[in-house]
Amino acid sequence: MGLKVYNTLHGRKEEFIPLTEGKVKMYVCGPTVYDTSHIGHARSVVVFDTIFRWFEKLGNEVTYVRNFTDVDDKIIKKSNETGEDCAVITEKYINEFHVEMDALNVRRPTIEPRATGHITHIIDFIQMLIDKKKAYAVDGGDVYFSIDAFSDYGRLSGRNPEDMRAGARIAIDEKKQNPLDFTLWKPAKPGEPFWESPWGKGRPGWHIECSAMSYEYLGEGFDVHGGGKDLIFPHHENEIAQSEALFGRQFVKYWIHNGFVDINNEKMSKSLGNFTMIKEVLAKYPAEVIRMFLLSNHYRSPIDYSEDSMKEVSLGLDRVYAFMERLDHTGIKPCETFNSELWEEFCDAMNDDFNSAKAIASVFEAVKKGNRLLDDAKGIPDESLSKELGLMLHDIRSAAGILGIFLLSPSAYFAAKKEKGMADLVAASETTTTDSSSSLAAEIEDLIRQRAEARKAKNFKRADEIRATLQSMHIVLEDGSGGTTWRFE
RNA sequence: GGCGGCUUGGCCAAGUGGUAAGGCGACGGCCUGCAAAGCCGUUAUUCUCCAGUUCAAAUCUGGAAGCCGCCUCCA
Repeated sequence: MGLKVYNTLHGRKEEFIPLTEGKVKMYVCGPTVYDTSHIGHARSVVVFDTIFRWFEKLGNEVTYVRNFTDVDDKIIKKSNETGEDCAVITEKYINEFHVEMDALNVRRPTIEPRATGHITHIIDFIQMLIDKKKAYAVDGGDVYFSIDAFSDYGRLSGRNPEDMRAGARIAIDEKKQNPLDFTLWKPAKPGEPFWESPWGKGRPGWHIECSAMSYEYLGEGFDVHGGGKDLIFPHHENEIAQSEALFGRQFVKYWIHNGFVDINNEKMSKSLGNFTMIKEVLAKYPAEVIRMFLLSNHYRSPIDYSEDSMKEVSLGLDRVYAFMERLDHTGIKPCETFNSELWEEFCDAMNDDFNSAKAIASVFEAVKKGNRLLDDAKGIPDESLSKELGLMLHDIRSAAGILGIFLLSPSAYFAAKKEKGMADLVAASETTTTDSSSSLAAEIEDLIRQRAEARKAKNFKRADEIRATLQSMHIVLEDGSGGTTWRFE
């Protein structure tokens, strides 16, 4: 089965056929770098990162462009407030963005162009639009795109320019020929950053950078353009207008838009004060849990961030790693002879409009099946079972490469969890004696030793007391054939 | 006002015509000194409601109710 993609342009799933076989060109709108990124940015980036990986896995050579908007009114506002130069501000938030995305195991796009690095291209683009009578400059140095010169305006967002003109929310601007005309170039006020242009000192409008930069790196038309749902109108609608008005051909074949992240079932908003930043979330949960959470719903559906949902994802992650650890202890090695049922299901899910939620479910199904097989074999698999489990492990690893989760060795995963639990425990103990992690670990090990002795002496009362003591420290004991192990719950 | 979306078990959530994935939780069982983990079974004769199309609908059509998003910067 081939890949199917939901195309916002037509409102339905379509078979994915790139313009050039074996090559996929995609452009995704990146952040405006005037502030710290929030969990919603993370979703968009993680979703498209996964899509990028899947295109590659299907054998395509992918050119992935994700821009930084580094010239914008909000940046200027921030600069005026802080006294910092715009370039200092944008550099700071670009670095921050990279650090956070690296933590979320997001691969860098092929190219990450910045608007300020492409002013010449932008000016050329605008000039071509003016030459084609698709845009006009007015006194004062503004340049506008003329909606009336592009008959298809409104197609992507399903809007009718007539209706919108009637809407009360469009500000009337006397300089515009049509109130819906949008800015391509705006003149600089004193103190604002500017570039020289045929229309005087000024800076580009928001939409034009994406048309100009995508043209620069991907050409007049390309395969995929993505971004958050909120960008459909006006941003992407305007990009289409600019690019198609100029080149007279289809700009983008497939438009892909991701849904929002809600916080406790509410939209993130300034008035609610619930903007949840990536760095806050990273401080609270392992990056892998966050990434898995972001992929646990279909990318077009809203997803709700809450303590409960994060906890649930975390437990699910434990389950997968516990299985891999079990395979490890049984001496199973990944083996790669042919693909298993898991891999087929995983591919079907990903091919169905990048259904990562379903893809993750296929991993859980394999885990259950694998556990059952191991139980049936009393933990001692014969050769054919070892092979089957090895295959399963191999396919979980393959899925991990796409999803960007389940990539750690189980021992590293559980070691990190222990370390975190230990740190929390030390931080929580308000005793005057400064408990360090190492002395705490020794204490735990000692209690476990005492319990082992008690059990040997059939003193189960004492053994259970020790278990209860550790339980109160959120430590769970597991008595296995090879002795007692412990973990944080 | 215009445009779009959503409503699936206690909770989260897949599922666009063929008879309800998966996770978390709960309960019962196996295992265990007792647990934990794992496994097995039970937890939706039914998918907000009403009507229609069809041999067949959670899935298509029409209507109702509730919720949400975009139309202004926003992932």
